[in-house]
Amino acid sequence: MNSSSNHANTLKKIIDSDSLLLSIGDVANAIDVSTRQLRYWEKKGYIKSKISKSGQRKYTYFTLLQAGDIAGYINEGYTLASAAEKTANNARIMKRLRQFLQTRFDNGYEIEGGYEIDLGEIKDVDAEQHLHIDLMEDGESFFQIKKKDK
DNA sequence: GTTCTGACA
DNA sequence: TGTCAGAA
Repeated sequence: MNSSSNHANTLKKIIDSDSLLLSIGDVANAIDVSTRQLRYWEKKGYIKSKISKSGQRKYTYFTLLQAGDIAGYINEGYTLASAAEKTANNARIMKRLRQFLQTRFDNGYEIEGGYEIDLGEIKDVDAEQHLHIDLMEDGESFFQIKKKDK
């Protein structure tokens, strides 16, 4: 494995939330809900968990975010059922966005003052012309259309 | 010490 | 939902 692909793998891991497993206590503490609620939400099918060898629940960072999302809606006055429904819809978008990030981050490289990612071909446009996004250190970001070769 | 399931004020 | 029990 060369240093380039290793770099890409590191970036993937950073945005891969499935590699971090948290205990029910960690999640409850982080989003300020009871372990009782977490187990109940899971029984209702609103969140998921993996069961360890010792029979204990393990949550991904993604699930922590989902549970926090549900808790947030509940605090805004929504019922558990509607809060879970809203969260499920948000999750579909986030899953898709994460999938996008994981695949596109392969084509990233450093540039002066930031990082640039080749987002690939643009539908109905010359295949040589790729869309790029530049993420600058100062927080700015912008798109560019230019030849695929860096 | 933490988590699990089931049950009950 | 909180909390307690009894076990892992």
